[in-house]
Amino acid sequence: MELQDVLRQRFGYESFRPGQQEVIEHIVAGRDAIAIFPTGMGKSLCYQLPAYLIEGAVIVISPLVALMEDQVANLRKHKEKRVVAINSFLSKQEKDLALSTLNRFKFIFLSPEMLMQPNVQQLIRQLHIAFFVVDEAHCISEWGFDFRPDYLRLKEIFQGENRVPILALTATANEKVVSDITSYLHMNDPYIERQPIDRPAISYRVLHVDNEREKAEWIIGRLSTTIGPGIIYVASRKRADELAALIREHGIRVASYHGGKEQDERSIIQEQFIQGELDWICATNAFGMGIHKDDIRQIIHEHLPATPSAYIQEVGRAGRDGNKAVATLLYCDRDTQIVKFIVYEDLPDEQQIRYYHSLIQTDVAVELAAQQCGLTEVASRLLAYYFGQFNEHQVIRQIRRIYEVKEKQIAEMESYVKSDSCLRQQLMHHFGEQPAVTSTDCCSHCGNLSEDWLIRKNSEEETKKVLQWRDRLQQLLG
DNA sequence: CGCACTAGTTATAAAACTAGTGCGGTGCTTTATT
Repeated sequence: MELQDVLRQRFGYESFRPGQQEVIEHIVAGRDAIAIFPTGMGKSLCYQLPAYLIEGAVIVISPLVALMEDQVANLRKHKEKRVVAINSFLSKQEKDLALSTLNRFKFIFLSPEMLMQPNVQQLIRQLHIAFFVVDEAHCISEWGFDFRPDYLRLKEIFQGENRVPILALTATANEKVVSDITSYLHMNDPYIERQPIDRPAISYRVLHVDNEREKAEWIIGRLSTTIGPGIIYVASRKRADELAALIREHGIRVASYHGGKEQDERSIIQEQFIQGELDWICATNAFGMGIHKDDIRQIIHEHLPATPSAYIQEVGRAGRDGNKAVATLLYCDRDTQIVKFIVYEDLPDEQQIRYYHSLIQTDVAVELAAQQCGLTEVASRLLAYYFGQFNEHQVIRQIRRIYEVKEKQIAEMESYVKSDSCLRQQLMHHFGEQPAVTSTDCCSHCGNLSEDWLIRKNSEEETKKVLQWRDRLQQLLG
């Protein structure tokens, strides 16, 4: 069969992984498809392979320039030279050159923002296209409404009678995300391939502490006595730097990672972690997408993630090799307030919306109006987008709706940390999935987790150091 | 919101209190002047 030939010859695989073939066949047959595969289960092949069975270019919409570059490198490795990523990495000249020779490429990578620029959109429309791919399609639902509104505008390019098929790829999508993807991409009865997201190898654990200091103590003790590699997720950039510095004092190979760092530095840190030169990464939620590392053993959360999906995605970076991994969520009562502040800060309230509207109607510049209303940069971009298509009453309703969704997600996370029932079951329930097998190492609510395998061999010596550290902390803080 | 921190206050002086302030994520884009 033709599919198998391409698989063997171009990609060097003997057989498909579960679900791949079905997705590819539907795309080749001209049907829209949504593929929900856990990371590392071969999502990319779902668009790379059919590209060679259908004439025309494949347009891949990707959320991160780093991810685009990654994919480009990956395709070049498979001896495909007709690849281009159009993004801000390119100089004006390079960009113009790429745009004027678009029909030479088989794979064209773009961000939603780039695709929505009128001149780019026009050029894409003139191309002979095989199909569209929306990579990390959960971004539509997770970023579109309140962070990157161009994700909601993608459908503008997907209109027309005989349009080519669209393939949406993601690792995590519950009912709501699937329905957002379907409607915001104008998909037509998409074929949905869903591989289970439950990873039996991961044990879940929630640990209540009284304050920030106890969290730091626990983390330091943990890192000194147990094995990595691992990721520690924290709430702020400043905290990521601070905690990394604190951990480094104990001779642990750690680096911090967040959106405030230069792109170069971020790639270096990521690479060092993947290569095993760093054992731990102390990061904000910026760290994760596009990390291909199989042997992550621990994920520690020092803060409360804002949504169950975010938590599942962050935790799902562990144990991809199928060996045991542990996810620990540290919680203290204040954490709910912190996450609420961060999430709500970028959402304008009703008063701000009305004031903003009154100002822009009197020809005040948009930037000035936003400033007058005390809007954050994100908030002002959102209002610009929503006022572009709705009246004041509708905008207020839209924003209120976003607020309600966020509120509900935080409440879900709060109930997760406060419940007594099985943690795995709660998380899977969010995705409409039943856990496959309940192992003895399921979660801290299902029984005693055996974490012996985590203990580092030379940990006795380390334990002494930790005790010394505790003494020092006592002295410092009284 | 609520904690951590700083500066100012008190008035034998020193340590202890109070009031005020700052902080808190995710990324695309851009191309003109230091």
